[in-house]
Amino acid sequence: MVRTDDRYSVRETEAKWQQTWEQADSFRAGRDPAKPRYYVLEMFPYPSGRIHMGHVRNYTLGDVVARYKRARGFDVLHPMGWDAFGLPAENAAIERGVHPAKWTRENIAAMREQLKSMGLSYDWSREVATCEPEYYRHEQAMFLDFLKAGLVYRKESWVNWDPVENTVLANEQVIDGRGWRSGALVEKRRLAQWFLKITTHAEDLLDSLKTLERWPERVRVMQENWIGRSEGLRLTWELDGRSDRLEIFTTRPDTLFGAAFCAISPNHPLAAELAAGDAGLAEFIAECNRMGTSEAALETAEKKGWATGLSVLHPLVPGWRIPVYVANFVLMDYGTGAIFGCPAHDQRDLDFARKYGLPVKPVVLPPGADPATFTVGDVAYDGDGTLFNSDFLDGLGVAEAKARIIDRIEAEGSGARTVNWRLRDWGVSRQRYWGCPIPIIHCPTCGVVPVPRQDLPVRLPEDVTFDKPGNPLDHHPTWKHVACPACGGAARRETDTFDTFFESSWYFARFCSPHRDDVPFDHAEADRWLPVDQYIGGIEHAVLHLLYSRFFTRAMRDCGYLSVKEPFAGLLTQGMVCHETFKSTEGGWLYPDEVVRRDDGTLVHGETGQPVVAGRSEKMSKSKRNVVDPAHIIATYGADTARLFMLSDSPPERDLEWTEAGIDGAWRYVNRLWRMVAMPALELPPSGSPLPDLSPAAAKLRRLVHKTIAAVSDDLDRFHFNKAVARLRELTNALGEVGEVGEATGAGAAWVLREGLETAARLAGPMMPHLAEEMWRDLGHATLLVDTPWPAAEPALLVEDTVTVAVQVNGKLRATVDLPKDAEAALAERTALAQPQVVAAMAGKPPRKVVVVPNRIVNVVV
RNA sequence: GCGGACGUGGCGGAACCGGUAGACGCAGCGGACUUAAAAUCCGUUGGCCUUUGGCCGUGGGGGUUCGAGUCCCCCCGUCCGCACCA
Repeated sequence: MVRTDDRYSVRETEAKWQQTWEQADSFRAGRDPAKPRYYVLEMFPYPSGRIHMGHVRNYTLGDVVARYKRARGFDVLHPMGWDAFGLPAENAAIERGVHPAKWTRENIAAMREQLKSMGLSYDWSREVATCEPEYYRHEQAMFLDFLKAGLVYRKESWVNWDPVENTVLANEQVIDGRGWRSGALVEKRRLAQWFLKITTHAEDLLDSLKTLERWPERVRVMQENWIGRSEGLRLTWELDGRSDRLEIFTTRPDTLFGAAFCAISPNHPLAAELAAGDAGLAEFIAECNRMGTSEAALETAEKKGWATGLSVLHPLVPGWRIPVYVANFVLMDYGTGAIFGCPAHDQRDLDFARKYGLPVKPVVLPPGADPATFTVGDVAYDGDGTLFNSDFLDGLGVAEAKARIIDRIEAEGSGARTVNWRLRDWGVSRQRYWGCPIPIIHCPTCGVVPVPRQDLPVRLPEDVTFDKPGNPLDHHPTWKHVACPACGGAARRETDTFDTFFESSWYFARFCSPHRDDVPFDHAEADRWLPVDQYIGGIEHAVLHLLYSRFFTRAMRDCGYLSVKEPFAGLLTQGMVCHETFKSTEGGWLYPDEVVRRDDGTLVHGETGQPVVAGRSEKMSKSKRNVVDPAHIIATYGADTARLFMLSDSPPERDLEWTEAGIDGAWRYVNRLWRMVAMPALELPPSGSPLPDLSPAAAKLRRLVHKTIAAVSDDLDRFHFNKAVARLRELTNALGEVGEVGEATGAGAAWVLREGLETAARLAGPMMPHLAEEMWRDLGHATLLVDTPWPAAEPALLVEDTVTVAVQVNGKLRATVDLPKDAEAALAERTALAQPQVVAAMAGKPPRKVVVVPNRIVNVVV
């Protein structure tokens, strides 16, 4: 438990320094043109009302980087804002009758206070909230620019439609095919929606991933897969008995002679046409549409098809008819929405063929297989090999066969070599209220008309109600009725709003000049600060937010807003904060503070005494109740303790297990550090006094001080925060021994102790800023630690004159010997062979070989 | 299904290029202080054995090497992503 009479009064101390920094305006960016610039950014939060441990971790990591870089002499931009549009505000409006604007603004105010209590070094003068017209007006203007630049278009696409709520549902709101709130069966509907042409930049978005050297490899791989470049063939087949043709896309044109069927998507126009005269097919299509549309759902679902009765004619073999199916695993959005199937060399096609009794004809022979006997059973062969059963392709390898057949098809005019992308254009229309209005007017005579510049922003009306299902903008009495800017006739506004990824795709640029109201941001300022040197946030944004931001930056560059094309030069993706889960015997989740651990180790409910079952540790979430409120932790232990715990133990990219014991340990260390300065073991000489003669013990301690500076600096440079904490603890452990028997005493001990404590305060500064500032003042400094440069290690103190070298016999450790640094191999060998344990282990045998690695190891082989 | 990551003491994790496995912390155990407790401090803590010594040990099995947590091959397990949450 926490003692209240501790002399280190956290609350007062932390509040005091927060106030001091604020009054000194310590964290304002852009004041010193002589300094190199550094832009560190954490993903801005959705203002849910309270910060959670994930925020604490994210913002602690960012703050350590920001404070460290400041100390290292950078002019640091470290801003914070609010990703303030989004669904939860509308849910609150529906469930509790609070207006989204009021709810959001109150949440922002509450969260700002919570963040401030963490002592984060933000330049608060740059705060932005995306729900305010001062922010979103600029993205309306940019959208119109994108439209002019040909980066925007409108087309129909499928949505999840809840027929009871009259609203479009997000995928996560569809549970087992039903609306999450209404429980109604979700329908697929086509709506005209706005799209941004992210695909025009697909090639560059893919190729430039290589330049993002300070991004985690796995994020780059995820984006690479997402963009999904594949080379193949578009091929048109003649439909038997019809005048039209079927166009398919394939990445395996080499297997064309093994084709067994063609399959089209349930959403293919041909399928719709056929369904009109085929009730069974119509029902099959409806069934497919009820199934989830995610790739994972499609890939794992049972492969099903519907024979249309149509056939296509094989493009290279006259008279070969191939049946056409509608199949549930063919995506309309990928390629042409139609494929040909070669069962022998594709598992999915094989499953399908087996189910419908289609022929399985191998055309690629695995190396070493016998063409006379090779057959395909339950497993398709998708490896390389030699073509056979394939006419003019026989004998070729897969790659040559692909090239050869594409050449032939192109020569015949029935198809062409194509690069296909998995990446689809970004649909930005949302049929929701709490978002940025799309600045478009629909006129019955002029069609789609952009809102004129001088009429921006199109403000989101706040006088709306949520008593009816559907989008409030749609049933607002006046808002959508406007005169057409072109002809003056009666027209109506677009009532869709932007996807909230729109706001987060450029906020990092807005932070460079957040108060310009004529432009989204100052071009020169953006070029000066961008790209963000270090971006920090959750791995869950690995694809969408980060890819959209990369695209948006290119689009902004296309339109002359800035000069860079990559928004984030460095990326750190932090792991989740997890906690043990608890369930009552009835199966309900319990909050951690409802659970009491008895002396015998059993868990019981604090009030009822009922036994409690401990579950596995999982990501903190309200639904599992395994949450710990940061506000409570900060009020009890202080921000520095919470921050220290976030940094200790686990490396940032891994999951962090929140434990009571862990926070206690951090709290003990905070107090220990404080006590070392408040009640020093020796009387300290004044700061800056000349270096006295040092006893050997004092000199050794001083070397540790400087080694710690070097190690912590290196750790912070590489984001090894847990190791930095460990090094700091090692230093303070050693400093704590000063004055004890056998430790640094006598000549110079007090001087080294002062140097050590000042170093500890300075190294702790980025991690535990309030405590460090307090220590700095207690050590007699009138200036602020935040204005003090990072300590420099003296190179001469980093090298030891002796090293401990391990001695192995046949690879097993038998002894260690101390040798002068860089000792001759002969000396090392001689010393090693003289060790009694080594002699014993050699058992009288002569050494066959001696491996000497200078300063590291001697291995004697007998 | 496809793609990716990870696996080291009771626990979180260290170990840079292949060179003393377990830094630092948590928990445990023993002790000091105290009437007692809290707090603090000191010592100890991978396992096993025939204990001044030795053997085993980094998910499992094989390999390369004087030497493997680290490199290679196969296997097992866990987690994450796969297009309207943010």
